Amino acid sequence: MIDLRLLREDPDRVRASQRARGEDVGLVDALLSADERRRSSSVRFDELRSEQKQLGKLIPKATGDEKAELLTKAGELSAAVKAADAAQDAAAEETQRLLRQLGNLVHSDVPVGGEEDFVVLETIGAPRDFAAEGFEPRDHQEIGQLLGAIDTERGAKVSGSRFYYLTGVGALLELALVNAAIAQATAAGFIPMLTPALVKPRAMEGTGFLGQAAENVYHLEKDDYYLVGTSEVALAAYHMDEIIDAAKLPLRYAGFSPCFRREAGTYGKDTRGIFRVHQFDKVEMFSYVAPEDAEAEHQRLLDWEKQWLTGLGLPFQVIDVATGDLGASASRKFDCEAWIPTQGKYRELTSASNCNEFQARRLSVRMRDGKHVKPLATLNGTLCAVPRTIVAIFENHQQPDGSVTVPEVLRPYLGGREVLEPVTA
RNA sequence: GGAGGCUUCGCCUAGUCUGGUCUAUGGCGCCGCACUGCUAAUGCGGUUUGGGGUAACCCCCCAUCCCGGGUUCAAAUCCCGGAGCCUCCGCCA
Repeated sequence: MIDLRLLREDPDRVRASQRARGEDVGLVDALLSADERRRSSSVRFDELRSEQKQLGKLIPKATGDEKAELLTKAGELSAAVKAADAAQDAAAEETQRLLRQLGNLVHSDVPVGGEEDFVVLETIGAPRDFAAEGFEPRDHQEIGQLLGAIDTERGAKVSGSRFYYLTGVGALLELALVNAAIAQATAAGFIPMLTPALVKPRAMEGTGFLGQAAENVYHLEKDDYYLVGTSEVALAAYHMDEIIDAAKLPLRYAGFSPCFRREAGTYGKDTRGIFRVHQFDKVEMFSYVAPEDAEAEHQRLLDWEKQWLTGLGLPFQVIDVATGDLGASASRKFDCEAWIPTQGKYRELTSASNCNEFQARRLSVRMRDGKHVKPLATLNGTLCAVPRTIVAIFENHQQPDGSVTVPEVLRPYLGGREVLEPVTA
């Protein structure tokens, strides 16, 4: 959530941010009035409670009529205190409820608009010219079948649409990707983490996924658990309710976990292959930094993503995601989109978000900076979302015979294999 | 799944039986000051977090003894519910 103080001092800035996101501006006014009610009811409670405490000191010393009188008075006061307490609680709860509905403040450089209004910041590498090479590229689904790497048919039989099996070299390729990604992250100073895939409501809510994104989250009703859509959730909540010494920052984690997404409202979209699936594995980078270091860290996360994609030999572009497509937590988001030859366009492979103090406030993660305790900033960035990376590798590194050249960085993790060959059916 | 124990201001800990003087004890750690011509040692002071008052510091008020209810004029303390941790038993990869 955002800083209440900032809301009080500069409500127009918050309104502008809401407008840019295409969200309800009325929320800001409701919030201001709830906050005022919270403040005044809290002042009243404090006064009454103070009076009650004074009285409580006199009672044990008093005797006889004097005591009876004091007890009567205390009884009346007690009722008033209870009422004031209830009013205070109600106002505080209302303020919290409204505050949690508010998205993060949008960074001023973010392009305003919807999904299509992103700005391309950079293009790295160039798409292969398959025509010049004299063959028509196969899509990843077809290559996956030729290599015996992907089985979507049986995935659907067993679990339904958007499920798949990675088989043979497909399975090995995932393990290679994960190992290579973890190795890169570890070399960069990230602490490797295997994280829970089921989390409690507070973790999911605090990370900001139960707002507009809620329809894409799986929920286990019987136990009130949520399935994470990314290990970001578990990594953000890892330090929930803690105060971290400034000297320990930046704190960087590389999480690996399965990710579950309902993909509601995407019927008919990316239905072929494994580009958009309900379950996949992902290596995610997550940073806790001082707020003033957040923008620099955002750039660093992006650089590590670029290093990763470059190492895999994939042509890609970096975009500055527009306001309407940010998600509640991010103030700014950079996506790396890899070129997918058979689609003739760039598609999202990684995403780096600067949430500054938004998640930290909701999860109560703070830093101790000298005498002061304040919220810190959290950032997250994909290193390797496995299925999409496999899609990009298959399509970009395919040969006329359906074989796939293994990027050099992955070879050590694939027993030195340089090419994935079609299996004879 | 069954039985028992535990949870106090960074860590450890006193206090809970017998409600008010708990504005929570002591140790460790940490910070500051003093002192010995260095380090060490010693002494003194400080050290939970959140909200509010203040332009701000000092300071003051309120809340906070795992969480939520209840009893009471008054709850760390009594009662009920919940969570987490530990031990033992059962089951199990």
